[in-house]
Amino acid sequence: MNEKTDRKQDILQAAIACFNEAGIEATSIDAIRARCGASVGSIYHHFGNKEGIVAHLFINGLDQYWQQLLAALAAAEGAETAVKAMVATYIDWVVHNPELARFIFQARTLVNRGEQGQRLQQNNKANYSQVLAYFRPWLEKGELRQLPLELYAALIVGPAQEYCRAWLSGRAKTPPPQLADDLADAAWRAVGNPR
Amino acid sequence: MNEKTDRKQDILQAAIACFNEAGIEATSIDAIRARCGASVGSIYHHFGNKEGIVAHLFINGLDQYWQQLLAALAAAEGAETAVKAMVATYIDWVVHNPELARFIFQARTLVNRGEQGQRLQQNNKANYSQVLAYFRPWLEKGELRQLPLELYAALIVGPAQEYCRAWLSGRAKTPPPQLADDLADAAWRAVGNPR
Amino acid sequence: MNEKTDRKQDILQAAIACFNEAGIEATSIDAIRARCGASVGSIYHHFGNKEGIVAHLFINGLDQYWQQLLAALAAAEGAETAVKAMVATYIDWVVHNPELARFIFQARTLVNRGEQGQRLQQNNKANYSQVLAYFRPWLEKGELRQLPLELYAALIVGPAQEYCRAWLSGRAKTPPPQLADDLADAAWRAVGNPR
Amino acid sequence: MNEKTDRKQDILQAAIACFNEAGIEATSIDAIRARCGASVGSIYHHFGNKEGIVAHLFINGLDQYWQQLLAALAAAEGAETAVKAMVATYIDWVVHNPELARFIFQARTLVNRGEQGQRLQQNNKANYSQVLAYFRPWLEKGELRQLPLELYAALIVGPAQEYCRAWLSGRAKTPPPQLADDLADAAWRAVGNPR
DNA sequence: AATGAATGAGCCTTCATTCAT
DNA sequence: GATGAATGAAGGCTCATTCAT
Repeated sequence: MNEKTDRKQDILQAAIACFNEAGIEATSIDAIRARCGASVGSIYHHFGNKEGIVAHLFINGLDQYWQQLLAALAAAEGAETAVKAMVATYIDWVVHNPELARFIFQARTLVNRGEQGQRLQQNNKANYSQVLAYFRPWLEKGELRQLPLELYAALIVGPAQEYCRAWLSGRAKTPPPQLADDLADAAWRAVGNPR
Repeated sequence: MNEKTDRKQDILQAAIACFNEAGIEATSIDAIRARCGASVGSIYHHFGNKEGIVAHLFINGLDQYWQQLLAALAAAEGAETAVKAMVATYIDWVVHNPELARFIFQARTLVNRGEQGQRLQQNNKANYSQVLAYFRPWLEKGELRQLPLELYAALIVGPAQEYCRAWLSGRAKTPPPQLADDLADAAWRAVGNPR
Repeated sequence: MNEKTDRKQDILQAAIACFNEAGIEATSIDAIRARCGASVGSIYHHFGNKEGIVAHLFINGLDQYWQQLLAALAAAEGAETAVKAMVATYIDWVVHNPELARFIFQARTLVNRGEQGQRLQQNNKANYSQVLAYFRPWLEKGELRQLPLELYAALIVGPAQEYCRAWLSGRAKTPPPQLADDLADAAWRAVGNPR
Repeated sequence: MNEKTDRKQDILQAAIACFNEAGIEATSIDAIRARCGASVGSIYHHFGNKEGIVAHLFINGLDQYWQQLLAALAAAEGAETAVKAMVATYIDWVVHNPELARFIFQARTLVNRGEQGQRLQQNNKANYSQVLAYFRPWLEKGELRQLPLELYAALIVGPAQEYCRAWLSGRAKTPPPQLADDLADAAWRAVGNPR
C-alpha cells in the first residue's frame, strides 16, 4: 500500500513542479511522465485525464487551507484575535506550501472554466459563508466595523494575498512571516472597531 | 490610414475578447482571425506571433494604467489625497477597461515567463520606484507610517485589487466604484499616520 | 515483433518512394503517411521528425554500402583486383538498391547541412581512410601510380558514379552492369602502374 | 540602364548566395529580398516567381559553360588536345564560378522536375551531341578507343566532376587547378588509343 | 495496476503570390 | 519599374487520449 500511495503522490509532485515551471497548459502529460518515471497509462489510470490532476491538486490543496483556517477561527477568542489569525493562517499556509500556493494562484481561472468549475465555486461560497458566520456575532456586537459584506475578504486577507503573490513570483524578497504582524495589524485596522 | 489603424485595432479587440472567454493559451490564432475577419497572414504581419499580440496588449495596457496613476499622484496635494487617489485610480481604470484588466490579470504569469519577461519586470520596477519617490517626502515628514517598503503596494492597492479580481470573475457583484470610498479609507487607515 | 518491424519498414519504404518522386523537401509527412497507412503520430514516434527519417535512411544506406565495399577489398588479392572490385561493388550496390542510391544522391547536401552533418562527415572520412589503408601497401610497392591522395576516389569511382547518376535519372539507358568491365578497366588504367 | 541591370543582378547574386547557404527550397523569397534590399514586388516583376530565378541562373550558367567548352573544342587540334581541353575547361569554369557551380549541382534535380525540365533536358542532349560530333572523326580514325557512346562523358569529365563536387563542398582541400594535369592525363588514358 | 505504442485532430507558423498605390 | 501589406493554403509537429498486452 505504501508503494501505490507513493506512485500516486509521485505523479502529483511531478505535476505541481511542471505546472509551476512551465504553466499548466504548457505542461504535457509526457512532461509529467518523464519527471516522475511513471507511464502515461498509469497517470490516466489514477486521474482520468489532465484536468483530473489539476482538479485533484486544486481541491485537496484548497480544502487543506480551509480546514486550517476554520480551525484557527474556532480557536480565536475575540474579533481581533480572529482577524489576525486569518492573516497569520494565510501566510502560514503559503509559506509551508509554496509550490501548492503558486499552483493554486494560476489554476483558479482554469479550474473555474473547467468541468467542475460550478461545483468548486459553490464549495468556495459555502466555505466563505462559514467564515462569515464566525464573524457575525462580533459584527453585531460592534467589535467589527460595519462594511459591505463583500469587502471583508479583500480587506482582511487582500494585502497578505497580494504580498504572497509577489513573494512567490520573486518580485518581493522578504519572507512573508517577517511581515505577518504588520499585515495582521493592518487587517485589524481596516475592519476592527477602535472601541 | 484610418483603415490600417482599424485593422490592427480590430485584431487586438478580437484577441482580448477571445483571451478572456477561453483563456490565452486556449485561444487559437484561427479563433482570433475568425472573430475579426483578418487573414492569418495579416495577424502575423502586424504582431509576429501569438506572443506578440499578448505582449502588445499587456505592455500598452499597463503603460496606460501607470500613466494614469502617475498623473493622479502628481495632482495629489497631501499624503492622504495621494493614497486615496491610488485606490481610486486603480478602481477607475479597472472599471473603464474591464476587458483589458481581466486580460492583464491572466497574462502576467505568462508574459513574465515569455521572451520579454525580463524587460517587463524591469519596467515594472522602474514604475514602482517612481511611485515610491512620490511618497518619500511624506514618509519622512511622518505623514505615513513607517513600514517595510515592500509592503506599501500590498497595503494600499491590495484590497482593491483583490476585490476587482473577484468582481471581474463574477464572484462579487457590487460594482467597485460603490466600494471605492471604503477601500480608499481602509488604505489610508493602513498606511496613514493618525497625527 | 514482426509487425512492429514491418510498420517501421513500411514507413521507410514509403518515405524513399516519396522522396524520389517529389524530392525530399517537397515530400510532406502527410504524403508519407498516406502512402504507408501509418498515422502521423506513429511516424513521429519512430523517427522524431522528418529529418530523422532522412537521417535513418541515409546512415543505414551508406553503412550498408561501406560494409560491402570493405568486404570486397578484404577479399581482393592484388591492386588490380582491388581497384576493379571497387568499381564493381559500386555498380552492384547501385543496381541492387536503385531507390536507395537515388535517395542518397539527393540527400547528401541536405544531410550535411542538417543536425548530424558533422558526425556524418566524420564517419565518411573514417571509412575513406580505412579504404586508403588497404591500398597503401600496393602504393608503396609501386603497383599503383603515385598521385595526390585526394584524387584516387575521383579517379577510381568517379566515372562509375557519374554514369550511375545519369542512369538513375533516366539520362542514360544502358544498365550499368553492361558497362562495368569498361569502367573497371578505365579505373585501373587511371591509377594502375603498367609495370 | 546601369541601375536596372544592377538591381536585377543584385537579386541574382543574393539568390545564389542564399541558395548555396540554405538550399534552394529552404530559401524564401523574403530571405533573398532581405539580402539584396529589393522589394518582394520587384523580384516578382523581374523573374515571375521563385522558379523563374532558379531557371534564369541555371540556364544562363550552363549555357556559359557550354559556350566555353565548345570554343575550347573548336580550338583543339587533335584528339588528345581535345580530351584534355574538356577536363581543363571544366575545372577552369568551376574555379572561376564556384558559387554558380555549387548552385548548379544542387539545382539540376529540381530543375529537371520543374516546368521547363523537358526543354532543359533537350537542350542538354543537343549540346552533348554537338560535342560528340567533334569527336566522331577521331573515333573513326582510331585515335580514340571504341567504347559505348554513353560512357565517354563519364570517363572524360567524371573524375574532374567528382573532385570538384568534393572541393566545392569542402570535403577536399587541394584547389582543382593543381590537379588539372593529373585529371587530364587520366582522361586521356581512359579514352585515348595509345597508337 | 502498469505499460507505451498508436491515433489523429488541431495548432502555430511560413511562404509564394497578388495587387493597389 | 518599385513597394510592401494582405492573403490563405499547406506544412511540420504536439499532445491528450485510447487500448491491447
